[in-house]
Amino acid sequence: MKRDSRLSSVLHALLHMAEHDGPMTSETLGQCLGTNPVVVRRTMGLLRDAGLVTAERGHAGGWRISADLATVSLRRLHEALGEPAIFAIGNRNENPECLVEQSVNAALEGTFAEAETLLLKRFADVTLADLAKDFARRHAERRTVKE
Amino acid sequence: MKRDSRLSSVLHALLHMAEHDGPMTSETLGQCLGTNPVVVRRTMGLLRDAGLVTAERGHAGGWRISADLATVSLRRLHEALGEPAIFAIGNRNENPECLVEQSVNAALEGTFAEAETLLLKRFADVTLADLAKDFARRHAERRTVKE
DNA sequence: CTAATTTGTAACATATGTTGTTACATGAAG
DNA sequence: CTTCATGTAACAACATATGTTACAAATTAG
Repeated sequence: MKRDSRLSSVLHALLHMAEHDGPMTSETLGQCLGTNPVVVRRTMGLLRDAGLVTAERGHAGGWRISADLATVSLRRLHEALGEPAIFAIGNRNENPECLVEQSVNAALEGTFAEAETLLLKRFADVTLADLAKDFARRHAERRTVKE
Repeated sequence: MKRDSRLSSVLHALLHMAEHDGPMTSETLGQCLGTNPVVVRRTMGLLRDAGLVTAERGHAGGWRISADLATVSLRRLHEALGEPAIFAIGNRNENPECLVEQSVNAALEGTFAEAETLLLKRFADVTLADLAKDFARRHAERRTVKE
C-alpha cells in the first residue's frame, strides 16, 4: 500500500512559506517538494478550504499562510486533508456475522483506537511554530558545524 | 491505500482451527474467511514458516495449530506476517537534504514511533487464548439471548 | 499401482488508491 | 490584450493487496 505523504508535504510547504516573504507560487513550491505544480494546487486547495492559506491569482500571486503559526497543529492539518486513514492494517470484514470474527475485530479495533487516540493527541500538541523553531535550531547548528 | 487485512484473517482462521478437532483444509478455511484457498495457503504459509502451524498434504490433510494458544500474541503473528507497515501515512522523502524537510520528518517520525511502540506493546499483551475466551463469552451471551 | 485429495508455488488478473501529467478555463496585473 | 497564476477535470502511471488459474509434489484410500 502506498503511503499518503500529503501531511508531510504540506508541512514542508508551509514552513518554506513561513520562511519566505510574500506569496509563493505552486511552481516554486513544486520545486521545493519535488513534485508537479498541479499536485501542489490540489493539496494546498484543501488547506485553503480550511482557511489556513489563501491563494491569489495573476502576477505576483501565489500561496500565503493566513493563520498564526502557533495555532496550526498537525491535528488541524490532518483534518484539513480530510482525515485520511492512519493505519495500513485493518479488518477483513467490518460487519461480520461470524462471532469468531467479531471477537477478532473487537480486539483489533480496541487496540488501534487506543493508538489513534495517542497519535491525534500528539498531533494536537505540535504546531507549525514548533517546527519552525526546530528548523531554526537545525539551521544554526549546521552553520556552526560549517564554520 | 488498501489496508492489509492479513492479521485479521489469520486470527479468524486460527480461532476457527482452535475450535475445530483435527486439521482444517485451505478450502474450508477459505469458506470461513470468504476467500480463495490459494490466498489461505499463501498467508498460512507464513505462519508455518514461523512454526505456529503445520500443514499436512493428501487425504485428511490440512492445517493444524502447533503452538500453545496462550503463547501466540498478536505481536508474534504480526512478525510472522513479515511486520507489514502499520501506518498509511508517511514522509514524502525519507532522506532529504532540505533542513526544513528534516524538521518535518523528525516531528512526524517521533510521533508515529511513539504510537507504534504503544500498538506493539498492546499486541504483545493479547494472545489467541484471550480471543478464544472472548469468543466463548460472546457465544454464551448469544445463546442466552436466544433462549 | 492408480486415483483422489491436499498443500506449494508461480504466474497472471483485478481492484483500489496515491501521485503525476495534460489540457484548458478563470481571474488578476502589467 | 498579453502574461502569469490559480482552479479543476480527465486521464496516465505506479504501487500494493487480493483474487484466480494452472500445475507440480506429496500423501492416503482403494
